Amino acid sequence: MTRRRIQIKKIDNTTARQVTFSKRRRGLFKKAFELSTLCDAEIGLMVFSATGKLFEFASSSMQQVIERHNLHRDNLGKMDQLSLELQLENGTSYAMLSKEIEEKTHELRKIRGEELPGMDIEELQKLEEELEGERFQEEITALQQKGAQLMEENQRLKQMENLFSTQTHVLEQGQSSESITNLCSLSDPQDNGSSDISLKLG
Amino acid sequence: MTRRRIQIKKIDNTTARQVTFSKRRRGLFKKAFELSTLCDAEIGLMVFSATGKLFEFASSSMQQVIERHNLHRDNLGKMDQLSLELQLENGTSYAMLSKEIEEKTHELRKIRGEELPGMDIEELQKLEEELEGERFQEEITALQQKGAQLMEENQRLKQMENLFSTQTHVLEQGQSSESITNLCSLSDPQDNGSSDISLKLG
DNA sequence: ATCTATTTATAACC
DNA sequence: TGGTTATAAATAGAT
Repeated sequence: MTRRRIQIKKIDNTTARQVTFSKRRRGLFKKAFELSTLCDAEIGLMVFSATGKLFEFASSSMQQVIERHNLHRDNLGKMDQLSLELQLENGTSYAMLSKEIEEKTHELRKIRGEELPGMDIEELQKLEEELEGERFQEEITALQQKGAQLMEENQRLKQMENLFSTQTHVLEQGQSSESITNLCSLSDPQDNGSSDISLKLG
Repeated sequence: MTRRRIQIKKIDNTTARQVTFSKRRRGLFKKAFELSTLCDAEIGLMVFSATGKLFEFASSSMQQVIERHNLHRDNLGKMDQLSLELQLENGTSYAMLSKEIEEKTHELRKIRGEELPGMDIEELQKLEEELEGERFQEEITALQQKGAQLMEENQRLKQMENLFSTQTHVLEQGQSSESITNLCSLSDPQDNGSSDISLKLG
């Protein structure tokens, strides 16, 4: 699409194919992110490379998107079976039917063992045991520590965002991401994710 | 991106948003198709419009892609990156405690339908009810919610890193950013709760 | 990994 | 929706 237009068919040369995969994958994920953001759409994108590596993006979480997809599929299937009745009957709300269908679908999947085998009950029992126990204070302390760690990581990640957005600018002038990244001994404390650039590099 | 560059944030005007959705959706699907064809990648793409309509593309079949994704998920018995850090950095006892909390947080998220929506919600709620009356429960719940929020945000942030990082092989699978993160020393972990992120894309 | 000549994608209008 | 056009982005080929 640039130096020369290419045919959309499998690229024979392995190296070229991998390079193209990397480049286009990044583009695709960026586009997916932009669409979900701009248009408030829920998006799930799964990409398996030819070598089997998984790359994924989800505007919410992949499990959530998959579940929603399954619901759609199941509901449509039911609709096919009952379409006339459903469409003509106002008595039963669609919402209630959907709920019912969802429940039954769920039961079915359980029976067919399509969900993580045995996980649910096992984990439930485990949860129960844990919750029945004591040590609440211990938990609170631990949770506070956990929260602090998470906040710390959040902080780090936010700063990474600033870094990346800054990189984009700087990179256009020819620096490598590595050299810039390594300069990241920051001190800029104020997190304002909304400002364009909050780190001065170079 | 054309007559004028736009910010990547939700488009306010409903009409404009729908127009953009249609146009960009086409572009996204085209790119997905091209990537799967050119590079022999297996791709699944699910898009729910703001109005709930489903659009999907799969190089094979969506069910197949989802199953492959689930396999990946199960095989990689992955622990949260943060817990891993804690285990490595701290003493065993704290590490174990962290692991326990990790699991509970995990369960809690399930309860809220954030991970496996529709799963035994009633049973879990019942469990929760049993705990009522415990004086610390309230505090624990609050902390867990806070933790869940932070983890969600973390996930979001990591995902964005994936979009921009050139070190995808390190960052993929949400394993997070150790190589990059470690290059950054951070500052005050104040978190106002909701981060207002505005990224410069492209 | 970077550069850049081209092809694509697309925002603003109709 | 479905075109047109001026620009912004993506990217194939080369380095």
